[in-house]
Amino acid sequence: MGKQATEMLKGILEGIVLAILSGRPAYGYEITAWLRDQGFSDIAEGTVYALLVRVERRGLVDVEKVPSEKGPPRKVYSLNSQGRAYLEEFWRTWSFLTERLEQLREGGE
Amino acid sequence: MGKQATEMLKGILEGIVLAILSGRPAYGYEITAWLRDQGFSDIAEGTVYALLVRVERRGLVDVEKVPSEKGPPRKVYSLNSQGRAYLEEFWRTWSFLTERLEQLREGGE
DNA sequence: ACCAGTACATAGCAACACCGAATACCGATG
DNA sequence: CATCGGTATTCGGTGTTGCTATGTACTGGT
Repeated sequence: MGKQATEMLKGILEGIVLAILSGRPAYGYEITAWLRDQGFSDIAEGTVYALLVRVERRGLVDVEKVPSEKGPPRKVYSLNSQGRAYLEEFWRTWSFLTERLEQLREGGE
Repeated sequence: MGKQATEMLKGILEGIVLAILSGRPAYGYEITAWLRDQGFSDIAEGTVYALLVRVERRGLVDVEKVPSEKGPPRKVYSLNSQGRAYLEEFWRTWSFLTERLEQLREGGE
């Protein structure tokens, strides 16, 4: 992805991670790997962890520490009801943006 | 729009403004008014001006000072070739994001 | 003993949108 | 003529975010 992506990801990456968690609980390392797999090639490791700390502090997710056979214990995050409400709000804003941009793209060129 | 919008706009607002300028030259006050009209209700006045200064400094736009009958002179911005290339890159990143998020939205709920 | 893979944390940095205030120019109203 | 509202731009300070770089810790294989 281009260099612009860094700024464009702000706020959106959070929505992406919450959307992932809305499907199933997951832990940081797993999420990072999934993102890279989906083409978010240069998402930094630390970025996801910092994001998870933030959403936890805001009470959008519940956390459970689960031992792993292959390394240190995992912190498994799951979306709670407050997080679900927040995610819906995210989708509303996202829809608004896609509509405006779609219009601009059609009219623009 | 919700409070999340502030963060989600980062990087995207720039694309929006450049997309506007790709259609026709415009000046700050005009762009701000247009944005409010389109539902970006709480875009701060200063935000657009600061953005325009940035894109000018990066050489994405050309500027012309035009006298106004109703106030101080306007700074009319128009997208140059470098800005056009940058805008295309923006659309590519945007497309990538919309695809990923569309998938997530379908799968998620 | 060493190294790679798994898993998490964090301090410092740059960029961006927001807030608030200031400046400047004009026409109309009192 | 003084003032107010609409037009138009600028700027310093703030908070949030993602990136970089580094450090820690646990496991299994060589």
